[in-house]
Amino acid sequence: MTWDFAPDRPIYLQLQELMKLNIVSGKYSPGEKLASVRDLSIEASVNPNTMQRALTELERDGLVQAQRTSGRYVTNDMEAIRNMKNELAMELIDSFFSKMNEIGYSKSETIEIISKAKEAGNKDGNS
Amino acid sequence: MTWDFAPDRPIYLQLQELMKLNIVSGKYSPGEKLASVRDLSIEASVNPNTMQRALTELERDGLVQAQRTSGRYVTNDMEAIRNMKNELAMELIDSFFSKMNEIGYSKSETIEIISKAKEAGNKDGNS
Amino acid sequence: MTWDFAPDRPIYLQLQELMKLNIVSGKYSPGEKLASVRDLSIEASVNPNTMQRALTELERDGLVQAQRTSGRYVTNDMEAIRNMKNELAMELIDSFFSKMNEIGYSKSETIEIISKAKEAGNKDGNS
Amino acid sequence: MTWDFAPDRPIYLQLQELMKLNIVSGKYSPGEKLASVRDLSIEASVNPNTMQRALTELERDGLVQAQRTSGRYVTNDMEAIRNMKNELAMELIDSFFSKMNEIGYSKSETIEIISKAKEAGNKDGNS
DNA sequence: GTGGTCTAGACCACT
DNA sequence: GTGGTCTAGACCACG
Repeated sequence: MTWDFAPDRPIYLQLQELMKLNIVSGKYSPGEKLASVRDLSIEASVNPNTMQRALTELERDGLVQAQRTSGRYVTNDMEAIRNMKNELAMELIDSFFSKMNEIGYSKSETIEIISKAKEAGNKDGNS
Repeated sequence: MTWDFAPDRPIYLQLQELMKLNIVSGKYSPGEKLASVRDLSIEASVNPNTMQRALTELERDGLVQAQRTSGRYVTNDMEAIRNMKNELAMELIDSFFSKMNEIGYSKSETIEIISKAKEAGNKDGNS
Repeated sequence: MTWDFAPDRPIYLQLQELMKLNIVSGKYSPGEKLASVRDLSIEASVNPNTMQRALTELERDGLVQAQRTSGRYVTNDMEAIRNMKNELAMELIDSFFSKMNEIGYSKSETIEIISKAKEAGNKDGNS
Repeated sequence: MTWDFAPDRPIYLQLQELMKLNIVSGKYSPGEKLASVRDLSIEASVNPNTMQRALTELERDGLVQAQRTSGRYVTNDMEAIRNMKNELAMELIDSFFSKMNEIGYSKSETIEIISKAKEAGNKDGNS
């Protein structure tokens, strides 16, 4: 997870996405306190406003909660995190099936291929 | 399969990719005669040179063969097509596992989820 | 009915308003003896002068009466209380119609809607 | 509908609210083209960014749609407008019942009073 | 110190 | 010209 941004997509979206991944994958634990907007923005080398926008969007998603004066925290709502994780997974899966379909594999064929992937490269790291 | 191009990647690469998909997915049949570079370039609204380059690359991949005077044909080498299809599939699969890993699903978990996807939306189009 | 004040309006006005509500809604009974200015001010965490001013205004409204030496009492004049209650209600009602009008409901439409509200959430607390 | 703002609430929220009222009340017609961000911001004497934020929120509410280069338009989705209108009305109604309850009128009593308001002040303007 | 808001001014892509 | 994004820097309320 490097700290650089594609030039063709809004930075705040990429920030949002990265932090979303960190939360759903468990790198940020539920209830964990986040660094301040200012510190995070320095770390990512972006303007504080940009970082704030990303965090505001995450709040809207229910993954982060702001405590007026004491900082921001990853939500404690495990359910919300699970839901977001499922949602992200569904998007990846749909996209995957769609692309496989484009090169000529039906959904059932794709499932069959994947099922046989067990043996190969056992990089099975849990995040 | 629309006919427009992303502005941030070389068009010839995108053309090459699209035709590669058409071949491996069977939309272009083995041995089928392709339209002339000129006609193809018109159809895609690109410069003939750009189309030419895409086709040259496809020749290097062995998916297309030029018959000196009579035009270009999709290869008859079913094996080459199968290989290319497999190669593309492997790239998609690797990428898919990698992204799923980013949101916290191990390879085996991903396989399990996919296996259960059988029931949902049976858009099982055989290309 | 919480015991904290908006920082942007005079506290004595807010005190007055709160006590007015308590009287017209019946939480303070007609003829009931009020605590001393001193005690009331402590309870509300305000300066005694502020509380004094609120009570003075209530006297002018006729809702509270001072008995020279024995303290202040909620008025016995049921009529005065009823009038004040009606006046407050009329203000609320006018304001309500006005706001409904702003979002596009005429007075008669508003009445119609309200009339249908009977069924929903029967939080029908009698003061 | 004057063009000044309360100093105690974010301007962008007040802008959003005002435009929301204009849309649901029909002052802005469905499909109508809005002035540009810049012009609107000048009209309201606020920074363009502030106006843009308000409009962005309205887009999220589905009341406004941005056409990349040609400007912003009030949504054509009458259903969305109706829903927002209902939502706003429900908030007003709940708040109204709640305040009436504070001064001692139960829900049914309030409904009764309102129903009798027909005769008085016939300001029945449809916005 | 924290987050929240606002302004000012810039650059970009699109057409 | 339009909307979208980003930066820079300021002020405020809260505690």
